[in-house]
Amino acid sequence: MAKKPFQQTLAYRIAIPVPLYRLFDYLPPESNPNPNLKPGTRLEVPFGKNNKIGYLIAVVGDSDIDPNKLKRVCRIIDEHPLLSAQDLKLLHWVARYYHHPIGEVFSTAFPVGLRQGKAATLQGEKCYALTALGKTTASETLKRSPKQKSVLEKFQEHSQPLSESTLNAWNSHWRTAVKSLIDKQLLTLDSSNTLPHGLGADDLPCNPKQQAAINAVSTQLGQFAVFLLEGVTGSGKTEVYMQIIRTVLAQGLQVLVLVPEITLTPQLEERFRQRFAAAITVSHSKLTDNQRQTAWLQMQQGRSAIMLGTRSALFTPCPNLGLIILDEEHDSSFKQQEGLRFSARDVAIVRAKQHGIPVLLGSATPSLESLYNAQRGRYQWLQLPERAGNALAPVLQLLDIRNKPLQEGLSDALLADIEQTLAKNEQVLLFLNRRGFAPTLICHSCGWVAHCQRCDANLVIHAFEQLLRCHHCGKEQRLLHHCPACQGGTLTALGLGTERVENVLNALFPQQTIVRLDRDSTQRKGALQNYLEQINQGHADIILGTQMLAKGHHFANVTLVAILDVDSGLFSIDFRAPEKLAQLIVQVSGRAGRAEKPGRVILQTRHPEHPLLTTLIQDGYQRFATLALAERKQAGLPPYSYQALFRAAAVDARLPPVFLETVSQLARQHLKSTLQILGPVPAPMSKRAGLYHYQLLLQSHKRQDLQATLDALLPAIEQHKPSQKVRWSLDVDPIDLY
DNA sequence: AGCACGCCGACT
DNA sequence: GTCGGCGTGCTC
Repeated sequence: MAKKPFQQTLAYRIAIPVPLYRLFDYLPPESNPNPNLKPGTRLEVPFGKNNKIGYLIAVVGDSDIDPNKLKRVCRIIDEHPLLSAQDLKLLHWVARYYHHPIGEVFSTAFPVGLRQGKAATLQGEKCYALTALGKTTASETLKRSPKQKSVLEKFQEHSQPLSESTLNAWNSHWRTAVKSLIDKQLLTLDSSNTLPHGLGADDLPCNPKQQAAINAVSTQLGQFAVFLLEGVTGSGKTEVYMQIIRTVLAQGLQVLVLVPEITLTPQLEERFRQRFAAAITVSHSKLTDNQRQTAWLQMQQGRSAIMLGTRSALFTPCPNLGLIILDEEHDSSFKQQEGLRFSARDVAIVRAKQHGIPVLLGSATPSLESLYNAQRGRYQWLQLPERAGNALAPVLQLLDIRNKPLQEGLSDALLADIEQTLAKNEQVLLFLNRRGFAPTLICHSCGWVAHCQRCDANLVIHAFEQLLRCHHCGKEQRLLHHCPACQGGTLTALGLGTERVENVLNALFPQQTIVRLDRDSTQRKGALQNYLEQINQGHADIILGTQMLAKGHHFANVTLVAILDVDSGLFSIDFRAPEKLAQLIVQVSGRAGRAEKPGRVILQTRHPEHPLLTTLIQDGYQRFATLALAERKQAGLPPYSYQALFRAAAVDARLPPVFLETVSQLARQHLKSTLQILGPVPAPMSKRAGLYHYQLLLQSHKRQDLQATLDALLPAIEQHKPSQKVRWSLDVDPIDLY
């Protein structure tokens, strides 16, 4: 069947961003048929009816395609390839491992503008530097112009050229002052293209454990190694990162620092900027496409030494990469959940291996996968068991609420604790992982329940907005007051949401300020930031919120934390639910007692003897993790096995199981003995936004067997015609089976 | 993914 | 008699 190659046709083999598992050959442009064009160069090509931006994979001498059918490249966009050989190698690995179309993999590695073919030129961000005169001039001589004085002091503190973005982050009104200082010949426009080392503020003192961690990584720079830095909240992980980064920068190398979206706050950014001045570039979803492209290019051109960014920053080309740091490595936001479903943590490790550099994973509550690797000695395990300074660890306590009266989920014992804490002028943080007023609207007479038409879910009551809202598809309707089923019935709100708890708190503590932090209250731009400032300035007594409170935000005066309903996490069908709950409890606990004041953490539960809770509270996260790993081993679940999940969805409920049954049969044809096929089964909450979701799980304790099956399976699925009727996707190493 | 081509129902 | 529904097929 193999076609004879056509002779002697110089062709460019190009990856096009379409969901197809193949490459496309083109003739070089007539004007410039460069046979030495380098892979990683962007090209514009005619594709079907339109033009598309593609990525050169190889120049070949013999195409499998009839030369008469070959179209010609319209233009070569880049003079030099934007990706290095190492970058290309990583993207090829990603495409192969995640079984994702290569053109789409390339596409996700580039910022939006470059995907669309925009020129890869850096709109030269201006840098300013002190002149010799500026270095020696005492800022006091400018005391009559305080703006200029503070700008001069800023430069003298950093003793480094400062970029526009650094100055913007510091103070939005710097331009006129800088202009005046240039006129006075104290500052000058800095055009040096050297990699800024950005040595700003001094290192902070470290305890011996921190120092040991710093030394362990610093002595292994220049070789591949994975470090798991397990440090309780407040143990000073960030300081460890920064001192290692300083060493890497001193060698003239670059550093990638990846954090979950929610952790990349202006405070963290400012902390890095103070320490590393001009050297740092930031990239996250709140920036504009242009800002992200600038950040990408600054790193790619070696003009910046540190990239502080979220998941997608992982693919930023770095000509001199020396270290990758991934903070809060257990965080599920490192897994992309649509399109190319990659794990930034796992790909970071592959990238580090390919570069021959270390990668540092940090967490207070490492994932079971990483702990397993640390226990097996594949990762070097660094521990910071002590809180920095003299901060005391919080005390965790289970509060049995069986048969106890509750006021909107608050027990009398908890209310008494809240009162005592408020009386001492300390803050209280309450955690409830459900937004809205109540999750169910039920008819008291006939039992009718408000249900989403498009999903297998109840509508959530949002009393303040007078809405019923589906938290799965976003559909909204006006809040009903009369039962539509039996007409006369009284409608009752069942269950608890943050809004409802806020109401009762306002009634019980009318003199206190209550701040509610959830997706609804923080939608407005900058709202979260304002609330956080309000809290930290002490203008809040009780803070009530969802998941979003668990990470990153430090509340120094909070001494009492309560999780109102810990039980909802105890009985889930998801085998990772216990791990997630334990991580959540520990992370939430980290919000308490950060200063000298000891913190208390109360978990309201109807299952005070549940082994997950008792183990976690009496013996800590590590002991919990050891037991949880033993259970995973017993059940043959990850990390003791490898999984790949096919998902399929369609408006017609009959189609997805039929499609997945075909996938299952195709998989059976390539069956390795270790491979298990589970399903197809309806996904949890099968109907979502009007689509019926099903899934098929492939599992094996040998990664190669799973990969070999997928290798054979995907081309077969692509050939299979009816598969085009369903939306399907493949998730290698899924983290939730949802 | 787009975007054509291609045959069967309600309309200027 | 046409406009347009989305089924099917292709993209070098």
